[in-house]
Amino acid sequence: MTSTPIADLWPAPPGGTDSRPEAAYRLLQAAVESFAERGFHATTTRDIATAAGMSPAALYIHYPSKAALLAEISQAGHAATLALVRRAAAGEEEPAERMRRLVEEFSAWHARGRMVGRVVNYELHALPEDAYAVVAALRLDIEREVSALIEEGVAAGAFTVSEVRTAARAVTSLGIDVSRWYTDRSTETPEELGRRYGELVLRMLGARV
Amino acid sequence: MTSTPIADLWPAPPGGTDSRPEAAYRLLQAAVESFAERGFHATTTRDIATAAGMSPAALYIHYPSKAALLAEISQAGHAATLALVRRAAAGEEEPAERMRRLVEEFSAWHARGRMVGRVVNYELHALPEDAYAVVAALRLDIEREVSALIEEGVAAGAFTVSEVRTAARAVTSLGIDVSRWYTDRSTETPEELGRRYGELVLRMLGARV
DNA sequence: GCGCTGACTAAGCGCTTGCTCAGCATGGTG
DNA sequence: CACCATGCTGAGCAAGCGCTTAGTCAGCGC
Repeated sequence: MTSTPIADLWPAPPGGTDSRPEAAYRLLQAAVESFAERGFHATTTRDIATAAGMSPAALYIHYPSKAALLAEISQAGHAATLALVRRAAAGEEEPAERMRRLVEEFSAWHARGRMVGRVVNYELHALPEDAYAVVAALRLDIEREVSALIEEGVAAGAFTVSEVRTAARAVTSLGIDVSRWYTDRSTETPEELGRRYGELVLRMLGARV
Repeated sequence: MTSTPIADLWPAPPGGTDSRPEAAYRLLQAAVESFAERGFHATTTRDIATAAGMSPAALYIHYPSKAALLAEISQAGHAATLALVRRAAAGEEEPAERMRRLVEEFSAWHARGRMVGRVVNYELHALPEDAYAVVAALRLDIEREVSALIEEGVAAGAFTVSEVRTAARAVTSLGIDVSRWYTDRSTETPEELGRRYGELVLRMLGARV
């Protein structure tokens, strides 16, 4: 149940003697896996601390609360996803080619990082209000980025869609839902899945084949 | 936050003097809404009982446990969804037409019954093991039904897909995820959404336009 | 040696949880 | 009337929760 974890979201802990960030990193990792598998409310601080190899009290030296752990995971995860989407949408190629890459990477990310993906997409309701506000803004940005790319493609005559918002919903929806159903036992690699989903989405948007 | 609730999943309570099933129905309704909004583990038996207009102890006259409430909701919800899918897939029309209706109704159902949909799709991990086994079988049946219809369409030359399993995943995925994002404030009606998603899916499957 | 710091633990506090139980009002039946 | 089943409540129990507190101990500058 590992998946590729938060290694690409947080800087790797330094190999040096400094043990502070390494312990905090272990807690984050343990929290991601517990929250993803059992959900925030079914996870106890004892679960997280034990999985990180320390006593329950040690958690509070690195994070002020269980909710703060969730907030950090959710914000970093959303920020990474938005960055991925922006990178793909801002390329130099034709809109269709950029959309293909966007869907490929978005889907593969949700397969590879399904643990983070589950926390990011399905534990929103457990966020403290202020953290939720930050995250909601990031989600809006992601959707806007996808909508803008579709609109650009429609204007260029590369896509044919009747409702841009609905189409954008469908595109992000497909990717997000990957984190729900993808498992270790899936025979498709994240990259294969990305390529196939890229094809499906281009057809969905009425792109020339 | 009501959505169309479980009225189509359980027989309506008799209007007569008999209050037993009516009270159990109120509990189910309250449980669906609490589980959907806060999640199973964040919902207390006091929440459910209070929302149903009774004391916490009264819950246990109608259901043996909190988990039994979840199990009933999940099993009935899955059974209703499978029935919907079977009805659409078993028609007399061409595969493409049946697929259009399947997606239309599947998507509209997940928008209209998003509360039940959320419990059904996102609270699986909280199910007791035996109830989970039942539900997992129903989910497999749903996916098989969709796969079979795609295969039929491919054989008839109506669809063009490279990987049937991946395409089937995408079709069900789109519908399931509706229950995550659809809200009271959505401007699309469930029926509009269904029609648009039906179009998108047909294009995705390479059906003749 | 000394004093200090920072990561950590054992113990446990106050509170909430799922669930139980004795008892009460109601109403149909002899 | 007595009898009892039914649907429910008020009070509360044992267990588990997030988080705190007091204290231990290795490492380090002096």
